[in-house]
Amino acid sequence: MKNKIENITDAAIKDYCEKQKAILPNGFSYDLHPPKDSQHGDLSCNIAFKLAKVTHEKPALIAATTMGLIQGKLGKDSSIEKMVLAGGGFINFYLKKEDLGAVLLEIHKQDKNYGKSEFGKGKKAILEFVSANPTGPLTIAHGRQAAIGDCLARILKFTGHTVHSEYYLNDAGRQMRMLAQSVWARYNELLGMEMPFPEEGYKGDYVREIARDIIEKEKKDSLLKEPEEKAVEYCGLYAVKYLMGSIEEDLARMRVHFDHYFSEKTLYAKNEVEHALKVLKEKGYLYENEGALWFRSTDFGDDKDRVVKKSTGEYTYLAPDIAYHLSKYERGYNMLVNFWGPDHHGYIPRLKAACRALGYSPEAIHIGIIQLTTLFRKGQPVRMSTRAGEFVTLRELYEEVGVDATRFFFVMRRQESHLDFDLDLAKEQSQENPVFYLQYAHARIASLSKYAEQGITTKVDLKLLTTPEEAELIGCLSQFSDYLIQASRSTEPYRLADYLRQVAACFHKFYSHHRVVTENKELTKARLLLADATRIVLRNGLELLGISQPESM
RNA sequence: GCGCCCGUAGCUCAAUUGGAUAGAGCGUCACCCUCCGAAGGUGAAGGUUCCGCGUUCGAUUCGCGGCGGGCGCACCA
Repeated sequence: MKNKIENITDAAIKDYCEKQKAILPNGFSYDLHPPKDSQHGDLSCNIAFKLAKVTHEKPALIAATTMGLIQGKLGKDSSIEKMVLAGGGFINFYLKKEDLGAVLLEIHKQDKNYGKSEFGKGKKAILEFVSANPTGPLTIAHGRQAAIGDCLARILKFTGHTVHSEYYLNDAGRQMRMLAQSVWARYNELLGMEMPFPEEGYKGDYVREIARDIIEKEKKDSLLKEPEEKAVEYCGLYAVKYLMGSIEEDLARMRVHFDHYFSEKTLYAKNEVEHALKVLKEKGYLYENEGALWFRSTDFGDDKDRVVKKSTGEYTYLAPDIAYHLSKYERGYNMLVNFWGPDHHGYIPRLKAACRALGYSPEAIHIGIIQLTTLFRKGQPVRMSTRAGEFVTLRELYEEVGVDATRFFFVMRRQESHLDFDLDLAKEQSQENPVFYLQYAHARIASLSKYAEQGITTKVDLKLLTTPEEAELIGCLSQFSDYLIQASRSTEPYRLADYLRQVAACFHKFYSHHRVVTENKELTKARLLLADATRIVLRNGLELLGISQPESM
């Protein structure tokens, strides 16, 4: 329905410009969507304001002219009931009821595919998120990144992108050595050997557990007989395997999917770091100064140039990162999405610079910072200390409040704003808990269908759905795809979460005002179709958020 | 000192990326099941959108200058 009207308004703009001998600037666009206030019709259009910038005519005058042009293009059986000029230049379309309701037939027909679009056609997206160093269990901060990244991956697929999600595994470098030495020290300690614990070592209980695991399941005390270098290396490999096992288990239980775990080590093994620097050098972005090798990131808006190879001959962290992003480029991905924690935000300009130097256009690079989460219990912030009985890990969180609530709470706010996570609320099975509010709506409809004791049919008289509550709900359902496109374009899944609350609210409102199953058989059929369409949108939306859709609760 | 993010109802957050009278939930107060799930719904109250200037038909949104809060500023990872 919207598309049809869009075609007509597009054509009207063309005619108008021809008349005025005006040329539209590149990137000209306008809005055509349901207005906030339903008093203003079913679809509202602001072309007059936009064209005013081009031709410098008064918006109201342009609106009058284009309305005339649109009128001329409408067929006899047009779905537009009337057009109204309002607010000094808005053109508001009022559609015929039965055409407005036609979206219900569409929803029923497309079912699991309803909401899909071609928006991302031609885009090959690679998402990088979580990417926690395997030096400890996943934290709540990682959990939020995981939930947001995974939801976005699902949404991008649904809106027509090719999507590949990747976990960048930092399994090389100093932190890994530190982990290995920490485990080695605990191993010795457990066997009663004297050994000082490394100064910056990892002190968490899990390190001792890993050491104990080695003793009990693998090596007993045999590592003591090997050269220390070998023994430490063994501890490191064992620790990574152990911790990655735990991390992968968390992600699986959180329903977070990764297509690939990309190992930093392989970059060195395949000489890809050298290769990446060579590529940059050939493009003329590298130079030497004071014995170090520098990347001229200031060419791409960074504050200062960055060292990629220290005067000692070692690489900085940036070097393998450049190699990793070159690999993304060479694998043909034309849309980059990286989610990082707030401690990395200073790193954005230099990585963006690197990506642009490698050939990415600025619009193709999306680097998002996911802000931290504070847990609240009984209104008080939960301190993230390691003391017993208090939260530290992601696992403790989802085991307490459940995966559905965890995922929903993590994505429901704009990701760059700090999140307050109310544990008591997340567990509450009531209206106040937003995830239950959504699931309740879904369950309510499922229960309703059972009660009605009749199947859903599309042979209904859509003209019967005339009340404001019905119109509002229909309008809401018709915007599913629009919101998904917005979420994709902005790489912000919270928009979907917000939209679904609107859907649920519209449905509850409709439901409490009107009986669905009545003596009037035709009306019952029409309302059942409306309810079922709502169920489909809720189901598809919850699925995209990775949240279950219960038939009963 | 420089850079980035944030500042909207008492609290937690929206506002279709510059659109019409800034909206929800919680909390407060007053209501609605003889009836499909009350795990819902209706109404009231609550605002100088941190302040100022600017850009224009129009600014919560964009620009500049302040104020307040958070974070980052390595030949660390």
